Amino acid sequence: MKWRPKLDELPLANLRDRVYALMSELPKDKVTTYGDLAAMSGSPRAARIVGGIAHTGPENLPWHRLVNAQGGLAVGFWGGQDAQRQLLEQDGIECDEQWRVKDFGERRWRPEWNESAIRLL
DNA sequence: CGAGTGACCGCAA
DNA sequence: ATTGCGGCCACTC
Repeated sequence: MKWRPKLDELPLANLRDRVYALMSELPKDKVTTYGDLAAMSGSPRAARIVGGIAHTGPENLPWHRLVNAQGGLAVGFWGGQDAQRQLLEQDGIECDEQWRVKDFGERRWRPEWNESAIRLL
C-alpha cells in the first residue's frame, strides 16, 4: 500500500474552509507547507489541492508564507519568486539564494505547536 | 454530471 | 546528492 487511505473517521468539513482557517491562525513569523496544511486538514495527500485552493481563494490570506516541503518558494505566480521573497521579508522572514526560507526547520509551523489550530479540527 | 486541472509530495533510478 | 515520474483529492469549467 503505497498510499494510505484517507481518514474518513475525521469530521471532514470543506477542506477549503479548513485551509483558510488554518492560514488565518498562522503566526506571521512562521511559515508552513502545503503538505502540512493538507495533513492538518485531515487529507495528508491533498497537498496539491491546498495549492489550488489558495490560488482561487481570498487575497487577504498570507499565501506567501506557504512553501513546499523543502522550504522553497513556489514558482510561476504573483510575478515570480522575487515578489514572494519581498513579501516574506516584510514579515521578517528571510530567504537564501536558493529561494528557500532561512531556518526553515525553526520557522515551520506544526499543528501540535498551536492549540487553536487543533481546536479547528 | 463528467472530465480536466493544480502554487505538490514521496519514492525510485 | 540530484532528477524524473506517478499519484492523491477537492475544486472549477
